[in-house]
Amino acid sequence: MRQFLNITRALSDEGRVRLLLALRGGEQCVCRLIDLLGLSPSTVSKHISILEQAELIECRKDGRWHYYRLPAAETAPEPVRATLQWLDSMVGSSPIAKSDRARLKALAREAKEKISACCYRK
Amino acid sequence: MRQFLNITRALSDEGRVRLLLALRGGEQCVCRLIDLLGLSPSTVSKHISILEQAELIECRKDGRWHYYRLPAAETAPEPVRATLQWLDSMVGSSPIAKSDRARLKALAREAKEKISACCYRK
DNA sequence: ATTATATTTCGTTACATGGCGAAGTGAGGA
DNA sequence: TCCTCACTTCGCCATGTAACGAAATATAAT
Repeated sequence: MRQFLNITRALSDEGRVRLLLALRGGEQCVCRLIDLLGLSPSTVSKHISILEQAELIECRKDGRWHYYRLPAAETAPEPVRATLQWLDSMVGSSPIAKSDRARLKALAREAKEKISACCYRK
Repeated sequence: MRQFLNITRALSDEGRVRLLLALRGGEQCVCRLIDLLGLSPSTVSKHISILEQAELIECRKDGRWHYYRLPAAETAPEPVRATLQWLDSMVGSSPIAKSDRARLKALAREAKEKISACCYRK
């Protein structure tokens, strides 16, 4: 029950739901997620830590960059799998999910063009 | 998204989750649910209204008794169905779900014996 | 009619949560 | 070494939420 409530509380904020949906397309570094939500770094970091606490996302660190991703479907604990599946069925094709997906692509393009972009990787 | 957040917020309180689980066994009147959670009537009523707002439960009124139940699986909107299924898979067999089920049975027995019980129906 | 019972609504209090900016941490780069 | 950059943690404020008791509502019983 405790773990379940961790999950439902994690899912009860629009920003956090958008983060999860955004990560369906693959891992993203924090600065990209900050741009996506348009919130302050500290706020986004907090959201991320709540999702991590609920085991809905995992971190991979590479130098100063922290990449977050959904747990791999094969290795994720069953409750997490079920949750992400449910989430997708509920809001996976919602307008905001679609526009965020488009926005992420635009941000990735930008990053490739501008060397100065925060998330540019040589 | 709005509706989804109504649902996740409704599910982010242990008492409300216990109410939903309790109703799997069939409709219950409010006073029974009050006994089950051990909270004040006003508090339980608030919880119920939040679940109702999220369309996770329905009401049937009979005299002064208000009976609440899960929406029938056949007629419930698909998101609600999916949610209740997910809920059941996540915490349907948790210790508290089991003990609450037992407690409900005990309360029903009590009500049949004691004429004075709140939920006794002649 | 009056009283009793079941439930909801209202008002209040205490605590949780989301937001931000400032300061802290840790890994590169100059 | 010192600085910068990506990110996190901390401290604060505003708002939201859960709890209660008291008052309101509605229906039955007397």
